[in-house]
Amino acid sequence: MNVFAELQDRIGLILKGLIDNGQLPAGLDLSRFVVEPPRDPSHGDLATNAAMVYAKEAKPGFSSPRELATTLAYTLAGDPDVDQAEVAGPGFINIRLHPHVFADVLRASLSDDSYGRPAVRDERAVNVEYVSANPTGPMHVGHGRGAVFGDALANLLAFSGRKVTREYYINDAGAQVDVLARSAFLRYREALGESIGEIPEGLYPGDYLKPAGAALAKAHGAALRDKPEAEWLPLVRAFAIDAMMEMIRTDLAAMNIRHEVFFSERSLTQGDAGEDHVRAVIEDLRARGIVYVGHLAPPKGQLPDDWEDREQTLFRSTDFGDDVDRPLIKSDGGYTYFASDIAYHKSKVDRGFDDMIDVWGADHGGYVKRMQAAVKAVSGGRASLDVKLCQLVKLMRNGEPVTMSKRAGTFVTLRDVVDEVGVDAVRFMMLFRKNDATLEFDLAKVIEQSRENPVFYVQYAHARCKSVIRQAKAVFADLDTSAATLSTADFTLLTDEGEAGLAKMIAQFPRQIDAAAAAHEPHRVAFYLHDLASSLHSHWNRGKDQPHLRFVNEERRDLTSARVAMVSSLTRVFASGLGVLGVSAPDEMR
RNA sequence: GAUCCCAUAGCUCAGCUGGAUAGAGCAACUGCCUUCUAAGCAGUAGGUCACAGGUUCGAAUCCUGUUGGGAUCGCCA
Repeated sequence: MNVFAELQDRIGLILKGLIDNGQLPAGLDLSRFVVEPPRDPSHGDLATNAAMVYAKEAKPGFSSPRELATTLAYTLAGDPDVDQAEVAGPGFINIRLHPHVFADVLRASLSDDSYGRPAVRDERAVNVEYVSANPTGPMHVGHGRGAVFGDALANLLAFSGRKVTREYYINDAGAQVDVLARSAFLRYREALGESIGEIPEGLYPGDYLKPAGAALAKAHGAALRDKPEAEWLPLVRAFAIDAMMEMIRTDLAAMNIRHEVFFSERSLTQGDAGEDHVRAVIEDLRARGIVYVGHLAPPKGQLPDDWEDREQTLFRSTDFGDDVDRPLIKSDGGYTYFASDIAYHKSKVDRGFDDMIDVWGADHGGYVKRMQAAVKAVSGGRASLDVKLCQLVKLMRNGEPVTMSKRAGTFVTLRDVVDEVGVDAVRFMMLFRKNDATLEFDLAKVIEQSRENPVFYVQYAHARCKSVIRQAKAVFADLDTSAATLSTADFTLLTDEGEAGLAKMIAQFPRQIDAAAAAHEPHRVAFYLHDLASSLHSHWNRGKDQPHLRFVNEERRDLTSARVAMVSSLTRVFASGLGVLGVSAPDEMR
């Protein structure tokens, strides 16, 4: 139950009535106005700008926004849920709802777990691709941000009804996995007892490859050692990639992140029957005139040292909104990463996804236009791709940047951070920020200074609610706190302004979910929960000076029932919201 | 040279897709624990929303330009 959406619908119907009467012109876009909580709560429960939005089109029939607003307000006042509708300022309509509406909201929130989900579900499939870290080593904190963001976004979309597939693209085809193979081979020789000395420049020096080397030694003995590279490389490469992916999967699992699909880049050029999907896409696009052979102008400004004018195979991305056409085939004859990526996204389209979201690091920002161009091209303009860029994470400790160097061994992995501060703190902190703003993550503050820490603030609010329910049961031993019974409580007893405020906040949950899902911005849920927690703590403390406001009142069983019902509703909203973020909602925090 | 992102209180950040008097937290100052968890609350102070134009009944929000910071710029991924 979303009171904002319902009022939006009703106002839409009123406008439609005016159109049918000829008082408003036909063809008005009825989705342009909004219904939102007014900035100043004394103005009412809801406000709409409808009259101002349509003032211009309403001109002949209504001479001013206020005149249209007056007509709308008059009709709205007849709605059984509306207590008062008045025109204010330049043409706002401030609406006060009957208290029974908020009682309905509380009952709805208690009835089942669907509270917060939209009434009309959009059940179309959506593919969310995130993490996709190269399988060449452990994930760092930057990967973690994309991982948490993508996971929460997937949760959010699933919560609002979408059919979500979580996908990971394994970059197992480039030169970097050959480097990985050579690095693992060195560790293999080491495991056989050879002294390998310093890891040569250009190979991965990390200790994390030692287990893979040891496992290779165990599986193959010395059999690989004296073979030429061409013979052992594919085998060692596949083995090392598996080992790295296993490590990555384990680290993701430690953050409660699980993907349904792991898609191998290599499988694009080497399908099960040896088919080459990249070539197929290129040929298809060539046949349609979207791929051609031509020259590219050198980039302006700083010219690369090794620039030479060359004829190459190009994708006509400028036809689809990109700045320049993009090469598909490298000078050595291999496919560019972009070529593979076109085939990859075509695979998503072929698998039925017209709606795709990719979560990338900010360093890939320059890649967005061409990928969107490619999606348009391979889907005939049908499919859409939204790319969410996650900005950098600045890792700090007590206000000092943590220096990271793989060579010096001071590299901090994502796993290190999770182990140090816990999953909940990592996830919440990464979501308590817009994805396109850089994030300062202070390891010390996140655990030490709990006052400064929004994670605990919100979790504490949930625990407090749970505590109230425990207290109520301690006082009224036979109090039935099941949702079914609490729904029958007398909500008209909740007359205090703090209680009303909490009910209004609860009523906003579905709206916040809607907005966050539509904008692909899970951080809005985190901020909403923080606000909700603030309202709860504030009301709670009023009970100090005014004991009659405490949730549990030993002399008033009926009142306690109604308040516990509201508190129970709060626990559900906190639990649902935190669930979307993938953060736990503890019953107590001792 | 081009593209993308960012610029809001001393610091870290929100600002609900253009609405009414711009909000939190931290830091500073003043209060509140014999009472449901003080990991909390109430209050004071702090702003030319980088700058200049434009669109609009109305702009922190949209457009153009400028400045500053970050990222990227045929064959890496």
